[in-house]
Amino acid sequence: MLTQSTAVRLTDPTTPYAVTANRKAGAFESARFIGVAMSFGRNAEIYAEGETSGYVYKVLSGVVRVSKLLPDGRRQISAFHLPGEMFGFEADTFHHASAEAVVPTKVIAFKWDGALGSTRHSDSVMRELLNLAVIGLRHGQDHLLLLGRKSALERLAAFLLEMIARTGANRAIDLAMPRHDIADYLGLTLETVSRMFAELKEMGVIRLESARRVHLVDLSKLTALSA
Amino acid sequence: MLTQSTAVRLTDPTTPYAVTANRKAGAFESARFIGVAMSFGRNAEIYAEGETSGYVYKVLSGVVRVSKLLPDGRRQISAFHLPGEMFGFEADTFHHASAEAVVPTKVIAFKWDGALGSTRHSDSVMRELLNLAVIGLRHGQDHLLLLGRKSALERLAAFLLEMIARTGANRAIDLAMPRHDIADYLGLTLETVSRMFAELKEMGVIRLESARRVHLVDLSKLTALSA
DNA sequence: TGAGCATATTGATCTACGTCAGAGAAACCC
DNA sequence: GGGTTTCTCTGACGTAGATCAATATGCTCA
Repeated sequence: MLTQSTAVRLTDPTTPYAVTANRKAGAFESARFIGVAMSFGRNAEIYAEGETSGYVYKVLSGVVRVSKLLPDGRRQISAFHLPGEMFGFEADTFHHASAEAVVPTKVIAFKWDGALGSTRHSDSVMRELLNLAVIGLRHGQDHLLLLGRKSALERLAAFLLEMIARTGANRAIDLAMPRHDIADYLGLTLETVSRMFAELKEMGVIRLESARRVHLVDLSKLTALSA
Repeated sequence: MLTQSTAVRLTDPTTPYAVTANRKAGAFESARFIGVAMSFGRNAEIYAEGETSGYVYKVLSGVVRVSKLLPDGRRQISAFHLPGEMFGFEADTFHHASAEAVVPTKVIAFKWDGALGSTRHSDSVMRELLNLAVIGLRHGQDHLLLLGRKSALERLAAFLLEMIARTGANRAIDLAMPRHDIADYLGLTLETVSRMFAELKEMGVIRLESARRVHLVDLSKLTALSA
């Protein structure tokens, strides 16, 4: 069950923020596409399912989880977003998933009302958004394969590999999220996730400095286990 | 296991095809975005994972399945595409999934080399592609929730509802795909799919005129079962 | 009309993962 | 800095769906 604790929006998108730092792509430098900085505390809600949309977001620091809930509380996290990544694209006027800060997080919100909305954007912004959306599609397909067809051990191995790949680290990862979030990302329970960590440890593939700090001892074995 | 039988490309994209009929959206009328008609037999491969990409496709008739394989043959179908829908978007130069015709199928192939590629497109084409990509993202998130968190019965109920919604039919569906494909879409085995059909039948929610022809007798009960 | 193959159903059994329960181990906090 | 809360681990047991196996149904092409 979810304890959607302290869902406080710390900053409202009122202060215009000249976008200059912490970004990878160039298209958002466009004067027409100015963002607004916002900060969120741990577990704070960035937007909720069903809420009116109108922005896309870029992570400056922290980690964001995007998830969907079933009426009885079952949750599926579709993605974790790390600094530099964008999220919050919607085709129509409201959000079909919710987004929360996993840890204290800063984002920039860019005004955007969908591809078919009234807001006009430069060609380069459109191209970049399209590119990001298509990359998101690919990630989705990969994750569908994981959820539909992989074993618990394969899922955790794939998760750890995804995390080192995306953080750019090469041997050690600091997981921002608790076991529960990992479980809801991998379609498992937190108990199974914990057991799979134990199993990888026993096999000598990883070493746990603490629950959150993981050393990947044998990357090639981990890769073999991930599929 | 998959028997990728008779994967013959029936028509190569050589004959220019003036795009005029069978389409929903308007942006592709642009003179700059001319497509090429292609036909594929049952189970014929449209493109394979790893193959060089360079086109996006629109279904004219038939049904297309997009899937990914694990080295040992486990398969996950990420989507079925019906007439009017587009598929084949890639961010880079090669396909990350494969696409096959479920039944004899006609598509139009449009030259496209990704958002960041060299081919230039009109603003309206870009907007439409972006819109379609974002709709694809949403479908992906919904399907992740299904695969990660729903029971077998809930998955089949959701599948049948998705099919009537998308075909536009209101009570009866003609399923183009065999149980095996449904299973690989829903992350189940064909036996489980068959058992869930039997269960829905027993519950009086559906009636099977034949294995492929399904009457949805009680839509509201089916909806309640789907989550 | 019937042989042959692909597809679908149904049954018996097995197992990976979930559920339930309890006991550490950190992190938080007046 | 001790108590509370949150997170993590581990064990015992249960179950949904997989696997294995056999039969049934239907489609294709002579």
